[in-house]
Amino acid sequence: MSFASRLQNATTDITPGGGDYETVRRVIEMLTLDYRDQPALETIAARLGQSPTQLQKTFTRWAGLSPKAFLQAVTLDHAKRLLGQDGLPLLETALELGLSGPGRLHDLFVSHEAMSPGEWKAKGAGLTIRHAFHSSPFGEALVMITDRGLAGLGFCDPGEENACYADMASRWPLAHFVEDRAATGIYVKRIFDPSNWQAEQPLRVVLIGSDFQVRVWQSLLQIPLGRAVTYSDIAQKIGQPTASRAVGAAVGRNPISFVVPCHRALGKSGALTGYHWGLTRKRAMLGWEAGCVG
DNA sequence: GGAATCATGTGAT
DNA sequence: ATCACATGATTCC
Repeated sequence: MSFASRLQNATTDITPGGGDYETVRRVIEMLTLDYRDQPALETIAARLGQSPTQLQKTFTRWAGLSPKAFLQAVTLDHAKRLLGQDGLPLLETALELGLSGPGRLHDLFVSHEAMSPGEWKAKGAGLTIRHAFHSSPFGEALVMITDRGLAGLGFCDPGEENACYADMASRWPLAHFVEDRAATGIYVKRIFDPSNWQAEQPLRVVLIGSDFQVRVWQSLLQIPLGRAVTYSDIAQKIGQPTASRAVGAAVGRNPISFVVPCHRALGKSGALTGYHWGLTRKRAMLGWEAGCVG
């Protein structure tokens, strides 16, 4: 199966109520809980009240990945491999690949611009932000856009929408918020539907944050698919080698999850260390991407 | 392998 | 000023 058709399949559950991610989420949680005694596929399926065949089908639809391959993709070993082939060059290989040209997420090219420092300090005053929730391969996705491009993308599980919205909206407290499902829907199609990739201009993204944060987010955009970097790598890259912890904080404040691939930032040990929208979702994104590079 | 401890930069209060 | 962090290295078990 080709990359594109895999993702085509992966996005069939974008339709409302499509619940593949719910299954994936529960599998990851089981694995994380019982990581000591690696549960067999049969055990996991049984606990979900499903047959291994059903589980197989779900994973193939979701990421073009067998459950077994997915299980492997969420281990510490795999994470270490993402950081650098056998620990050789990480900063150089991973970041250099992305250094030229615009950032990209999979095959979707992303052009980014930063708001001026003044606009950031204004906390969104005078800015109109249109927003809505949509189903996505990683749960419910809250999309926020300005007339200059995508400004926010957050995720949550069904039922948590209010908290998710409050979280996102508080980042630009003085902005004017308008629900606009049609407008955000266009972006959702662009982001999660590969058939809309590279057809038009790059996806426009607008980074609203402090100078330091924007520099961190821009370096995230340079991490290629199937690679990962450490927080200290990014610190090096932006010329502040001792600021790895500050980098972590800035990564955590990334307002455009997934499109700005903050899930590709890991701890030096390969540990996932954290994710604003839940470690389970970070694992899911990395596992899903493993299916893309196969 | 952890757990405790320290140095560390940024952003919010 | 002070505090909370999606860190990392070191030093103990």
